[in-house]
Amino acid sequence: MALEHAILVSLLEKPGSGYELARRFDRSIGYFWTATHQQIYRVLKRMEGDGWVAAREVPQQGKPDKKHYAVAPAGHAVLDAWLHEPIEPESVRHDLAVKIRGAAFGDPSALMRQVERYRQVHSERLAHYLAGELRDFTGPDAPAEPDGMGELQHVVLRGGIAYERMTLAWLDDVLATLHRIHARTGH
Amino acid sequence: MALEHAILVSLLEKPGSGYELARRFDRSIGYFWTATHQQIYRVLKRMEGDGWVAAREVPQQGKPDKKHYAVAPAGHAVLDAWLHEPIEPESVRHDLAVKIRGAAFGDPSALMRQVERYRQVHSERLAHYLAGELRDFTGPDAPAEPDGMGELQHVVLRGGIAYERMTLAWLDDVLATLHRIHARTGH
DNA sequence: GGGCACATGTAAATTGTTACATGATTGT
DNA sequence: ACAATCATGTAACAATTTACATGTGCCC
Repeated sequence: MALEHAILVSLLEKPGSGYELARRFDRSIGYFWTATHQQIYRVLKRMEGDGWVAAREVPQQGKPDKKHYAVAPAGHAVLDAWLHEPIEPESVRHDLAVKIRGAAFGDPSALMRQVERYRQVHSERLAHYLAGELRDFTGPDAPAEPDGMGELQHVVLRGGIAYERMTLAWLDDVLATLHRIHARTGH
Repeated sequence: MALEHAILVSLLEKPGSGYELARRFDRSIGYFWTATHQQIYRVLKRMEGDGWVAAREVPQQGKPDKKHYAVAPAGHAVLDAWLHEPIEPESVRHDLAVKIRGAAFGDPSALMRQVERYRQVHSERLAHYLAGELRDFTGPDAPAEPDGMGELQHVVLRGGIAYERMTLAWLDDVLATLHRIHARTGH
């Protein structure tokens, strides 16, 4: 019960169509909340029915019409109420941790190859975050709007950066451990 | 499609009943893979039907009978095949990040209180992990079994510890940011 | 007697994933 | 011509969550 909230936040930051939202869930918001376009369209329709968002049909040349969504007062109220609720412990599904513990009963070297690939992905993600930080949050155009939107986006991004750095260090630890076990059992 | 694998790993580490598995998913395994007893019973039944695990009815005095599950050869093969598959990028649902970005459009001080509570939870979780590490992975009973089960459990635990430490530092950053915004807009 | 731990389930509702479907424009 | 991007959806299925359901033994 929170895709609704992610959509509300994204639309408050910048109104747009379902398609545009789906694009954002591939990037910025998507780094901490995944959703497919099918989900987004379905939920958006319900939110429109409940009066949380209002749609405006925008005819376009050369492209299909799009429905431009903006948050309605009722949606704003829902978001505000949600901010007062306790933060739920996130439900974790950490594939890799399961695999690592499973490696004791299988082939550790097979896992090592996968971990190396995975490390690469996180390394690229860190570079991507750092580039985004440089682009959006440094230099003379320091936001400092009264509402703090830019500062809050920045602190979330710093969280992503910290997460990736921690992950990379841990993956090195994992690789060293797998290597040690492999060396002992491998011959 | 991986609760099956988490159950296989847990049963390989130590066979047991559905109930016992459900307990473990509240603690050790549960820190990186959540599942309720309803899910576990359902999946376990399917896995038994597919010959991945074998059940043995254990009559007990004073307690209802329980079905003691152990991994069958077919299940072992499934796990092994899974270890060779690429590691899927975990699908993130990070409630807090959404809330933080939402705070720009609501009441930052309301969020501050929730973040402080949340920080407390993670602080306790870190203490819990560190206690577990001290209990299970230090001292003279250093595991060093040939299969590396203990070492792999340890490296996963170290990941949890690193995650909690990173999270606590980030939450301090978040609180400082919220405080700064509140001071500017609050009067 | 009340509450907790053990032990296993069913049913309903909600969410999330995967596959299919359509149709226009822009670039190669 | 063909692929990619824009733009919106339906349908079927799988997974997850929440609520309900039952029964024993132990401890206070």
